[in-house]
Formats: sequence, structure tokens, C-alpha cells
Amino acid sequence: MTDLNLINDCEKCTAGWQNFKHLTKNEMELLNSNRYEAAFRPGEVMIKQGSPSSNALFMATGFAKSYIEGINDKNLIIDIEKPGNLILGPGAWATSRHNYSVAAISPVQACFVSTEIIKQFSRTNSVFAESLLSDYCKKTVGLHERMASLTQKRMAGRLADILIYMSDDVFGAEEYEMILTRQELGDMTGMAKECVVRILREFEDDGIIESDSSHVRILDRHRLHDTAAKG
Amino acid sequence: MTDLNLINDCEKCTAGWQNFKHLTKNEMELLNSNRYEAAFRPGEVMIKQGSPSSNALFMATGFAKSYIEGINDKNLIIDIEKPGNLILGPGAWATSRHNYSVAAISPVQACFVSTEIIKQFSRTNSVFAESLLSDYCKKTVGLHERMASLTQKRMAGRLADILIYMSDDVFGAEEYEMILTRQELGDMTGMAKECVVRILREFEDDGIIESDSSHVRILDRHRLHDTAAKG
DNA sequence: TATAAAAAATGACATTTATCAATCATACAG
DNA sequence: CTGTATGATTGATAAATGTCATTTTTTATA
Repeated sequence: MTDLNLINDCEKCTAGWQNFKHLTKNEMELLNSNRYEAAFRPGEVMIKQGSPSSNALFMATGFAKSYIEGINDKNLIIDIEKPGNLILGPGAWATSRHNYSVAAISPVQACFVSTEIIKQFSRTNSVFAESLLSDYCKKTVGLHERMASLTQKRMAGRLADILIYMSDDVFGAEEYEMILTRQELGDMTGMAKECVVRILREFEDDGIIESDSSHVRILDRHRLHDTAAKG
Repeated sequence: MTDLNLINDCEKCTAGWQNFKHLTKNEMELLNSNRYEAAFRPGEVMIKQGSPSSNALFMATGFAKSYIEGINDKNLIIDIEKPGNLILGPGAWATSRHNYSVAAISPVQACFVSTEIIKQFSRTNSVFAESLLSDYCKKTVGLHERMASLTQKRMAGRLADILIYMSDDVFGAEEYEMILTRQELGDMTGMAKECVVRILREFEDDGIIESDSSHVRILDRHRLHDTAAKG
């Protein structure tokens, strides 16, 4: 982990996180003067599950995975973090511990921001507080959907869900770099990596996607949605 | 659904929901004069997934299940609601729709409370707002754990988790009425009802629990925890 | 470029879980 | 008390998924 100072001003870089727009000029300055930049290489752990949630992490560039470290060295990836995201899990408001880990997938530039400052903002700025709550709630609604997907769909449906998620929410494109390994796709869908390989192959054989190991292109979005919906 | 007016004052009955204690006298009065009581019989739907989240529901007596209506008529039970709970899902702050349904398990008395009033409180009373956020976050931390359980454990581990949950969080006792049917236990653990039967039988054969169809008693909490931990 | 390491892919097989069909138990209405 | 409906239980079987061993491909590094 190298310490570089490449980002000069929150104003410019934080455009991505909607909630910062509710901060006053003073609050914004406080934020800007209390952040600490860091660069992470792929694979590096940025936040460790169980550690005190004294800092939030703002994603400036790159991609990271948020994952719960479960039993038997199994992980469950709950989110892909992209530029503009503020990473401050619910643990901060519940147990003062991070309840999941975050690791860089690609080279990442990020800023540490004191959790206490965020909490201050939410106490003194009720518009910020409401949109923060709204943010958490949107995530929870998404979590509920993921949970239903994971418990009620078979492998093909679950994997289709994730391919669509990557296309719609992470990259906003029909064609994208598959930044996750097969193992990681398995960690997102609750399946073994071998099964991921097999089902991706099936999708390709059926002409639903085009894919080599590091690249995905959705050819037949309609049938992919169908597969996801049918389970 | 019968309309009775059996509860006279929030002050007494709402003891259960911690957050109401952060309200001022005025706010409490506003709440008390804007609630509408209702009684539900077992099986009745109290809140319907997808409907506008214009009202929250406060549980006075009885038990209910919160569940996501998924695909192929499958449900995923996400919570057991008990007296003292305020039921206002994250949908209220995300899409203004209830994102899950709630149905009575036993006879239930409950009060409808306008969502708008709750939102008002959280705008004007920052202590209330913070504890509300904290509540949602605690639930989310729990959700993450459930998700890991559901994806990484085999049936015995998942069912053990639920038996422990019922004992610790719902009834606070080693021995309790099994208010859920085998089907519903399946809906909580992502397994078929027949499998629930089989595994309960195994637990009983192993001397971990004692159980008839409507009653559970934990005999060997240690081994039950073991089963839950091992997956 | 050569080499090592990591990830992907494949096939055979074992295990887990769901489904189906039937029977049994229980509670409730008449 | 008796029939009926619902839930619980059981056993047989099928389907889904995981594991293991091995090979191939890709990526990273010297």
C-alpha cells in the first residue's frame, strides 16, 4: 500500500457520491481537510471484517469487492465497489466494527475519511441524514432481492442475475471486462467455481453471451433476463 | 380483520420499541392520536409486498412473519415479528413501496401508524433519526449473517441457525412453541418441507432437541451451536 | 523470451437436496 | 361422533450441485 497524494479536491472527485451534495461549504471543507489518500494493488485488503469502523473509505478509482468472510474459508461477495462509492457498512452504526471485508480487484485509489465526521454530518444536517438513511435502505432492498435469488433460483438463474448486475449496475454496458475470477463469481452466486465455468459455457453455447475468460458480452439480453426470471 | 379498540395508550404498550423513548411528549401525543388499531387472524396478510408504504405497523400482541414473495410461489421468510416491533421496511425510504409482505401467524393486535409521521420525527428529532438508522443497520448486519448462512451452510447448519434464532431472539427460552409450520421453516432456511422434517428428526435422534410438531425444546445447546458453526 | 504461478476448463464421480406419491396424524365443522 | 381438510411423515427416486484429479490456458515475472 503506497501513499500518494494524487487527488487534490473532493469537490471534483466526489461528484459520484450523491450524498456529498447535501453538505454545506464548511462541511465539505472539513471533509476535504480530513481525508487520507491511499493506493491499493489488486488483491490488497482495504478494510478487514471485524476491525473497528473508525474510517470510511471513498473510492476514487478502480474496483473492489465487499465480502463476508464465512465458514470454511468461504467468502460471500455482497457488492462490487466502484468509483464514487463511499464504503461505510452498517456495522459502523450497529457494532462499531466493519461487518465485512473489502479488497481491491484492480489498482485502487481511495480516501480514508473518519467515520466520526460522517456521523457528525448526519447529526447536524438532516437532509444529509435522510439521504444517508435512504441509501442504506436502497441497499437493503437490493439485499433482499439477492437473498431471494440465492435461495430460490438454481445456478443458471443466479449467475444470470450477476451478469445482469455487472452489466447494469457496475459497468452500464452490454460488453465489459470480467474483473472477477470464476472463483469470485462463485463467491457471488453461492456456487463452486467449476459450476460457474460450466454454466458460462452453456450460456455461450446457447448464444446468450460471448465470453472469454476475461471478457463478457451479452448477445441476447432477452433470454438472459428470461433465465434470471425463471430461476 | 376486525376493528377493535383495545389499546388505550401508546405510553404503556410501546415500551417494546426502544426508539419511541426518544420522542418528546408532543411527538408521543401526535403518534397516539394518529394510530388505527386492527386485529388479524392467523394467516391474514397484514402488509402486502408492492403496496404503497403509507403506513407502518406496530405489533402489540401476537406473532407475524415477514416474507419476500419470490418466484414459483416460493416465499423467503426474513423475520419473525413479535410484540414491540415496528414494522416499516426499507422500501419506505427507497421506493415508497413495501418490499416484503407480512402475515399473521397467531392472532395479532396491531396499530397502523402513518409513515409520514415517522418520517417527520426522523427529520425533526435527530436522536430519533440516529437510533432509527442504527436499527436498520443492525437488521442489515443480521441480514448479512443470514445470507452467509443460507449460501455457505448445508441444511442441518441452516436449520440449527433458525432454531437458535427462535430460542434467542423470538422467545428467549430453551423451550418454545413452534409457531411455524414445516413449510415455513423451509421458507426460512431455503429448503423443502420434507427435508425440514428429516433433519428435525435427525436432531431428535441425536438428542440435540426434543420436538413434536408444535413444540421444540433444546436439549444440547452446545451441539446445536456446533452444528450451526460447522455448517 | 523463458519459466513459474495462477486461473480456467474438463470429466468422472460423490454428495446433497428436491420432488413425487403415498400414508399417517390432528384439528375442526357439522 | 364422523368426515374432511390440513399439515406431518416416510420412502423411493431424480435432479442439482459439489468435489477431486488432471490438463490446458493465461498471466506474471525473471
